[in-house]
Amino acid sequence: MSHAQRLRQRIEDEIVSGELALGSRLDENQLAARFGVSRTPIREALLQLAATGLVQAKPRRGAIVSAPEPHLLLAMFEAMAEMEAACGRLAARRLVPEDAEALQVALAGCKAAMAQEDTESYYAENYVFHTVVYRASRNAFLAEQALSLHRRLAPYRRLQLRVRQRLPQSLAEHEAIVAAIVAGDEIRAAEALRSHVIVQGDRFTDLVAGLWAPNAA
Amino acid sequence: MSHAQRLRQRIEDEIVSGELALGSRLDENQLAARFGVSRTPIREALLQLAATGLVQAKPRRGAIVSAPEPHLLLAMFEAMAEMEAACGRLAARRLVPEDAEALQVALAGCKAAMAQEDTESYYAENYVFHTVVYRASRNAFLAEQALSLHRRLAPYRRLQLRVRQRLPQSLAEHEAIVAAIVAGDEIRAAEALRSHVIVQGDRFTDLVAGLWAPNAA
DNA sequence: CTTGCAGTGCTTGTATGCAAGAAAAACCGT
DNA sequence: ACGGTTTTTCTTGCATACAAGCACTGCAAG
Repeated sequence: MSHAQRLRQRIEDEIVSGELALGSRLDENQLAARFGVSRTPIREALLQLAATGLVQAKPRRGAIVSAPEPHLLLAMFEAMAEMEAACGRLAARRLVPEDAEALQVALAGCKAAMAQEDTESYYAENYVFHTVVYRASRNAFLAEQALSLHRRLAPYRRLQLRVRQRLPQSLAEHEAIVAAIVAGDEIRAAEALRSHVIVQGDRFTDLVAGLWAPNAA
Repeated sequence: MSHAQRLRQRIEDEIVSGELALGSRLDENQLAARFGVSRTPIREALLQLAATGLVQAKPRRGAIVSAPEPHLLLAMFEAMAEMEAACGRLAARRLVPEDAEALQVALAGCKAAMAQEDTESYYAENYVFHTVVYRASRNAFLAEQALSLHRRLAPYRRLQLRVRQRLPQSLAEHEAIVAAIVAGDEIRAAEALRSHVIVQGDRFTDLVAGLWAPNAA
């Protein structure tokens, strides 16, 4: 694989994981020095990330890690909810034993993480769970799109899970989702995923409250 | 705007409009000579298009216009159907007079184009109609994603509309969609859009049959 | 006649150099 | 002292140069 592709993944990971703060500047020279390459592959990596929306490239003014306005962020969560609902609908219709098994395993993983009250671990297991749902849709394109958006929203999701009481509720919702999919109930599966992902009520306040910290950085 | 951005739009337009055939090679030197620039901005444009999926960049082997396998293409249409359904659902819930007006105008445009039996014109009006639906969702992110995918599927849509009898049916479906949205019936709006976009039954055969021509090029 | 292999040429990927534009700093006038 | 203007500097964007891989041709051997 080329340097540019490696760098793209690396920088994307650093953004998703929160190592690179939202809104922070991505200086080409600085990154080039840091990774020991010239500016060319750095530019190529940044342009690709800009095309996917993870970074924002202002002409002649460099690139920053995307920090969407709250209203756009809500729109992204709403779109995510719709995409996950679609995955759930299709999964409920098409479920094969293999995917049913994977869902149960992923659910067990979440349960174990919650039992230990380990937020970081739950965060990872949550990622696995949703990935399994995407794949269960048996629509490779939709699954990839959903995964891409999930990763893009990861920094904010991390903030959300910090809120106390969110873990048990999240797990209960996961259980309802699996139950609906396994039962083959398309409508219930879609609705369960939609309401699981959508940001409303208290969670809206939690999300907006959490936005202050990264903006300060 | 920079050269790279201009070139990105230009090449994207040529792909969407079908000037650049599916699967055709995108030679950097050739494009550089054609547009009178160096390879650098060409590469940057191609990399951005690769990140959005419109072109496929094989390492050390250059870039080609994406020509997805049939099964992936069907997945893309299915995902498109789900996204449009989501737009319709939200539009039905949130419809404001401004958007209702725009829907009626777009519908009238389609009707006029069909009256003249002008496929090219209908194609353009169809694009406008769907764009209006996206916007009516009042979700800027979802609307942009939907538009992006719509453009990416444009070459295939063009093939589909060539099929006789498709135009009247498409228009009738548009009318049903508008009726459902204006009535505020979320479920009916979603279902009308889903079935309008999804490729199944005869249209599946039509689509696959149409794929032979571009592959030969 | 087919098949394996080496050499050559062409394409991509990276580095470096240069010019243009924007932010920042310094300077001048009021 | 303050506002506006100029200059300076730093960054981006493009061009060119160079290196590295892959493909294709031609040849020879089975």
